[in-house]
Amino acid sequence: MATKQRRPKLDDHLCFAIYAAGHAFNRVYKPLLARLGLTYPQYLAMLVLWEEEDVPLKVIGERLGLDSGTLTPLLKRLEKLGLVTRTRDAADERQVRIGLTAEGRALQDKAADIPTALGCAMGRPLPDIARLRQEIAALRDALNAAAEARPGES
Amino acid sequence: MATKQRRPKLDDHLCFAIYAAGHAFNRVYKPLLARLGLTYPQYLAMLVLWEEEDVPLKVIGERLGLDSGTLTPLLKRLEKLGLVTRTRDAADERQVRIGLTAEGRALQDKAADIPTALGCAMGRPLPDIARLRQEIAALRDALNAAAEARPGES
DNA sequence: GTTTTATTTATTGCACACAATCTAATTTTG
DNA sequence: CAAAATTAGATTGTGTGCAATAAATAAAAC
Repeated sequence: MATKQRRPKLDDHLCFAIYAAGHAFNRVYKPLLARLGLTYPQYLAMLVLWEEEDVPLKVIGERLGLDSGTLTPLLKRLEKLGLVTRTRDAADERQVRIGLTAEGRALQDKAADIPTALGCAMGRPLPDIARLRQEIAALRDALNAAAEARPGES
Repeated sequence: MATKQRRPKLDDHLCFAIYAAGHAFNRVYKPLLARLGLTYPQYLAMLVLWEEEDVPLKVIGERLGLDSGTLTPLLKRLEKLGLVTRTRDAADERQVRIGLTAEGRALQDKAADIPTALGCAMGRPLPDIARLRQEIAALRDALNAAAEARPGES
C-alpha cells in the first residue's frame, strides 16, 4: 500500500527533483557568474576550454551534451565578449576550432572562488557530494543508453 | 593530493551531473510525451493539475518553481490544445484559475504507462530511486535557501 | 578522377526560463 | 473612505535547448 502507487504525484518523480535542482543551481550560480559576465552554459563551455584549448566545436558539444544549434550562438556571444576565438581549421575547413584569448584564459583566476561558494551553498560534506555526483552520472548514462536504444518504445 | 584540487574539471561538478541528467531525462521523455502532444514542462503542469484542478496560476508556479513569464505562454498552449481552461477568479480578479477540460482529465489515463517506462529507462531498484530523489530534493532546498539568503555573496 | 556518401557546422523555428517592466486589482494605512 | 503599498498576471527581451534543414567539405566507392 505504500508502494504500488498507480498515479505518482509530482514530488514522487526523480525527474522533477533533478529538474528543480537544476533550476536551484542556476539561481545560485547566476549572481556569481554575473560578475564574470557569463551565463551558466557559457561557464560550462569555459570550463571545457580551460581544460583544453583549441578544440573543435563538436568536441565541446560532446563534452556538454549540446548540439551546434545551441553552441553556435553561445560561442559567438563568448567571441563577442572577447573570451574565445572561432577559426576554421585549415586542414579540414568543415571544423571550427575554438580557442581562448588572453582575456579568456585570465578569467579562470577570477572564477577560482566559485567552486568554494558552491560548496558552501550545497552545505554538505565533500565525500557526500562526490558520491551523489557519481550516482547521478550513472543515472544519466542509463537514461542516455535507454534513449539511444529504444526511442519511444514503451 | 587527491582532494584539495585547485581547478575542478567539468566532470567533477555536481551541478553539471544534474544539468546533464536533466537533459538525459528530457531525451527519454520526449518520444513518450510526443504521443500525448506534450513537452516535458507541460507534462509537469498537467501532473500538478491531475493532483488538484482549478488552482491559480501562482500555485502551479510555486509547485514547479516557475514564474508567470514561463507559465503564461505554456498554459495558453495547453488551453489551445483543449486540455485546460483559464478563467479569471470572480472573487479576486487578479488571479487566473487553471482548470481541466474533460480531455485534459482523460489524458491522465493515456499517460499512465509513462512512469513505468521511465522506471525501466533508469534501470535501478525503486528504493534506490526514492533515496536518490530525497537526497536531491534536500540539495535543492539547501541551494534555494542559499540563493535566498545571500544573492551573490561569495 | 568523378560520383556518392558521410561529416561538420550553420541556420531556422518552436518552446522554455528568467529578469525587468507594466497594468490592474486588492489590501493596508492613515 | 482615499492614498499607498502589495500582489497576480501579462509582456518584452535575452539566452538557451533541440529538431529539421541546408551548405560545405572531406572521404569512400567505383
